[in-house]
Amino acid sequence: MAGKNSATIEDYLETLYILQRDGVPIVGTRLAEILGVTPPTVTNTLKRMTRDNLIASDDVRGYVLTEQGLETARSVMRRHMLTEWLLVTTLKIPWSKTHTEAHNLEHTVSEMIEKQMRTNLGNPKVCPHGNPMPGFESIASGWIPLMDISQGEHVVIRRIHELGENDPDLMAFLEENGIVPGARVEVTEILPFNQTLSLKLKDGMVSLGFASARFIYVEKNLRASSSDR
Amino acid sequence: MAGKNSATIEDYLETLYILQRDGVPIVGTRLAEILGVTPPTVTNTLKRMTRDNLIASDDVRGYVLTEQGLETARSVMRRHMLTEWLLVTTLKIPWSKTHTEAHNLEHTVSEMIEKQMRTNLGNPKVCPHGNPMPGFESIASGWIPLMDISQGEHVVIRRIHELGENDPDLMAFLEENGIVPGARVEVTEILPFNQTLSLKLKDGMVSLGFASARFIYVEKNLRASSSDR
DNA sequence: TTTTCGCATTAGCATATGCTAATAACAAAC
DNA sequence: GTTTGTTATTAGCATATGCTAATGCGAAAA
Repeated sequence: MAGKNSATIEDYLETLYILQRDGVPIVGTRLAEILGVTPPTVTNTLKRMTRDNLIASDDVRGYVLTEQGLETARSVMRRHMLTEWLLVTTLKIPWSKTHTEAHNLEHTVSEMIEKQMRTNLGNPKVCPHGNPMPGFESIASGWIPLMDISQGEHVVIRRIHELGENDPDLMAFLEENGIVPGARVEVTEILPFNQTLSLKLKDGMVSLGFASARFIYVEKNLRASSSDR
Repeated sequence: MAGKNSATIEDYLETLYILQRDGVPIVGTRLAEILGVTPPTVTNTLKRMTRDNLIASDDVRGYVLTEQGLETARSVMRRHMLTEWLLVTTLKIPWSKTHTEAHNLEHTVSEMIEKQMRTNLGNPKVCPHGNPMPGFESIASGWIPLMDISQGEHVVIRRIHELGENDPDLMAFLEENGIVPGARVEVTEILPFNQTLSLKLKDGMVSLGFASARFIYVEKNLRASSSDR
């Protein structure tokens, strides 16, 4: 059923899935930026995807994934996230690099491999960066944007949003500084004029630009425990 | 160094590498058959590969891999074989299916992943089907074509040649019947008129067509042990 | 109202992969 | 020596992916 799409199409489906899931309107120019292509290319590709019944143009909501597109997108997301776990767990690839590597590999992961990964990796509900697998979105419902936390609050890092994972420098920076799911941090300072906030971690302080912080979600109420995978 | 070749080109390199390694003359039509494309497509692609310095047309020997082509081909072979081990060991993918799956995945395995696979899988010298990794060809030098074994001899299966791995039906048949590296068999009967030979395994008899047998290599002298991986 | 900005789309092109049909080239068989 | 069979190559086409340049277009700003 979800089988013969090119890597390009699967990349589009992934992005569309994330935007649609988050309720972000799907604007061609935005897609072009995220996917690293020019707007005419996006127009072109979206046209093919419409022809192939992966998306539909809704006059009100703009582009929408069709049932088929949604199903395939979910499949790609699962394969991506499971591959990330395989890389981080079995092959000890650094956490900050798994996204990029998995992004390349995901397109050639068969259903058989997906199934074996799932069972061998313990049915994870989130990816190594805390993003929920399709069908487990509710796990993230209690997590709050770090940007919404007030000075002085103690929180646990839960998630680096998919759109942040695309930046290898950001990911390396976060890993280096221990800003990874499960880390306990205190927001010690917020400087709006400076567009930064300061985090106190067990190993020291980090100044985080809003540009980075906006991808991070945290858990506030430490008593309400949430399974990590 | 070995970085930006398409999956198509890597497939060609793999095949060329195997043929060249085995001293088989490189004939376009043959490539077309193995790669599942038409001869004009082969002409076309080989032209691009020549342009890109991966192969050279030697008037005497026909096509030859250049230094660069050889290096890339070796890299693809390593990634392919390591991926097979990962699939069979970590993900428990059936032995007969790992070739096909790895063939899809190999093209997006980075050097980092290759390195991690190698160390985490114990530096294998052969693939799960017994084919030597580039640089370890000598391990296979004592292995003899099953076709050269006489009736009544007892041998150990060591290798299913790469060109046989392309046939999923053959591989499934071999796995089902326990004709895998390490298996001890006796050649009980050879019927040239019938183009078959019979093998006695610990679990029973198998009639193997010459078409299948020609891909199988065995070890005769059981005293001279050889490491299995 | 006119200009400007952001976004979408068209037109025109390029490359890698493939295909079919036709032709060339050459060796082996008759 | 002509036929037959195998192989290689050309010509002509198609599709997916991308790009740049130019155009269209609606909303916001001046």
